[in-house]
Amino acid sequence: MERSPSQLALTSARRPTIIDVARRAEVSKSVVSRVFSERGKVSAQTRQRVLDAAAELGYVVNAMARAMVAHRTYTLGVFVRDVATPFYGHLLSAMQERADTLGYRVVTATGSGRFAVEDELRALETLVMMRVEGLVIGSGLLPAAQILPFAERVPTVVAGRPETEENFTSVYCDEREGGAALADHLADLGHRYVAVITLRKSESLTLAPRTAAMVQELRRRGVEAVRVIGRGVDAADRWVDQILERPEVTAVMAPSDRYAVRLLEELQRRGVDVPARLSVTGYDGIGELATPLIGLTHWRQPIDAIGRSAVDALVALLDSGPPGRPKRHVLSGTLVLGRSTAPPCR
Amino acid sequence: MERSPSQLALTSARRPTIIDVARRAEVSKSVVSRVFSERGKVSAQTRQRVLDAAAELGYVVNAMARAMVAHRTYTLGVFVRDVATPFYGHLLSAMQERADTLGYRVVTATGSGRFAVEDELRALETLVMMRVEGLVIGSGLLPAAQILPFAERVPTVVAGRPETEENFTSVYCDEREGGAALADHLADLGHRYVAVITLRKSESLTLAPRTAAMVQELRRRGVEAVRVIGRGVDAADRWVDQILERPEVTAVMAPSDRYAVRLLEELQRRGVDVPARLSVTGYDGIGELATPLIGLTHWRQPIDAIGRSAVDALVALLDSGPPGRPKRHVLSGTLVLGRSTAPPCR
DNA sequence: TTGTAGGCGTTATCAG
DNA sequence: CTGATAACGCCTACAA
Repeated sequence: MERSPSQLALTSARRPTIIDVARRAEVSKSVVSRVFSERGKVSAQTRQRVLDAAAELGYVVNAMARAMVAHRTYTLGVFVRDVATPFYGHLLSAMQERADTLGYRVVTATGSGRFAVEDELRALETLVMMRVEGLVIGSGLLPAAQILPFAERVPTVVAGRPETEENFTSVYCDEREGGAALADHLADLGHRYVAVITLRKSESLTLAPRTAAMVQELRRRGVEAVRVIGRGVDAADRWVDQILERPEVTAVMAPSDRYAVRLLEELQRRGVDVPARLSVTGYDGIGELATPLIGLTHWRQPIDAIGRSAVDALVALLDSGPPGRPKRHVLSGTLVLGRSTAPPCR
Repeated sequence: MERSPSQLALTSARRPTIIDVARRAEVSKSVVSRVFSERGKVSAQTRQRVLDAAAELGYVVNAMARAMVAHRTYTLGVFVRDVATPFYGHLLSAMQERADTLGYRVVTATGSGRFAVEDELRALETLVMMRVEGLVIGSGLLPAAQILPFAERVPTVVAGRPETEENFTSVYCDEREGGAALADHLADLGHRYVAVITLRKSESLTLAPRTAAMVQELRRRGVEAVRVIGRGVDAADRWVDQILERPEVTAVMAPSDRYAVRLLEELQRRGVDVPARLSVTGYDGIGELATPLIGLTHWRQPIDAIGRSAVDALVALLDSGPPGRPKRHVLSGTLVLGRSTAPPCR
């Protein structure tokens, strides 16, 4: 059959197969297979002939064909909400590295930018189509109910968010510990009125419980917690409006470093002195925002450990088989003190 | 043949195939194939029966098997040096999105953390094994000579670095334009002695020409350029030592925002006032460091455009076939003025 | 040690 | 519109 030029292009002028190599090395295709899959015995001589022939032809094993018969892909599927976010970027990086040392490949899928659960589901579907052996889900958006159908089919680990659902394995940093630690820090400094930028659970499955923990601990310490509605990271001016309405407030807790920095920008713009007039806390401690240049007091999540543990947990799941019951791996973070918090002025 | 329990686990209790669905829907496997590949005609009735059967079984198309016969994977391979870096994170994000709208999947590979060309090559090899249809290479480390063998086999685009090699298609932001713009800015402000934190080409294929351009433009403008050896992003104290040795220096140009921020940290630590005593410029404008909170004067790279164009160029290459000759797509950036630069004090 | 044959899950081709 | 059947590239008994 004649191929159209475009088809030719697509297949890169017919990539050489095991058979081409076999012909050139004057052996059977089994021998070539044995050489590249590194099992079975092959004499050093033949082996070299095969290797030479393969090199001349530019032969590269076809992972797809191999996977088909081996019933294994040695591939882990990682879904993250947004690679450009430092949190997910680092998470992915840590997983890549860990998977690599365990002999697994990682393929990534993301939810195509827009804020749509539907897109995220399609991305997961793609991962399953590619026959990844396991799934790591890192998304503060996807509800547990949506994840369940996938978890039933392929071993799944949820990473980086406080998973309340008992049905799947998860790895995350305790949000209450972090929220409470920061709240305690402010209480210890003597703040009595603290604003907390709050998010709804529908907006973020990580940020909501985190801020809830802050509020709870503040109240436990007898500090008045003033809720400020978050509504996305770009509404800083509205937060500040609300905060400045209550002059008794001497500190603000942001749900993440990103939020905190937006807040700091706006406060700077309006000439509000930090920390003299207002103390500010962040959360995450990942990536460039953790620079001492900004000096933000925050809770640092052990992102590398989360990534590593997630992969380890997934591989354990793979090895243990279906019955391996869901387990929650809860990691600890660290309080990092910066220059953005101080005792209240008055 | 009996399967061992562990094998069973790995294959998730035998994922259903097209044949299982066919049996359940009481049709031939061809019909099922037609339904899921959406080609050929199938009566609405049968179609529904197939869909139902598939849903009950939890059937998902096997992309591998499909790719084998179709000779297409609709998959683009993207190699980035480090996903955790904002530059590459955003680049990847932009590519993912663009590829998605063009109907391509993206699989990512990275160089496993360590500083080793060998690792990067292995990652590229993996991509080829997976039969990606095209390659995008984003790495300031991998020399052109190493890339060539891959580019000969599969359509390749080099993204995000100034490619001097004529042999492959590339997309990048003109480093000379940016370096010159920043140098001009300082010259215009009246600086006569400017330190430039310089890197070797072996350290980074992007940063080296960038700093070279800065030096060149400074000299063209009659400004004395004082070279400071970079040696990695963590040697800030040594840069500052060198800079302060020359009190006539009133401005410092860093090869990237990251370097600039490290520099600012160290200057802050030593109590050197910016910009009163020393002006500082960065480069990139990507991610969180671009915050007005820091207010760094820098050159902003159009990272989204780079990602988008890289994918577009690659897909064009795919469609045009082998003869499509290498083309260089050079994009423009923007000068962003911050508070880190000012006229020299004296 | 090497070769032969069959099958993995899907699509494409060609009859019915 | 539907059903056989032959690939696709590789691995794996089994036979030589």
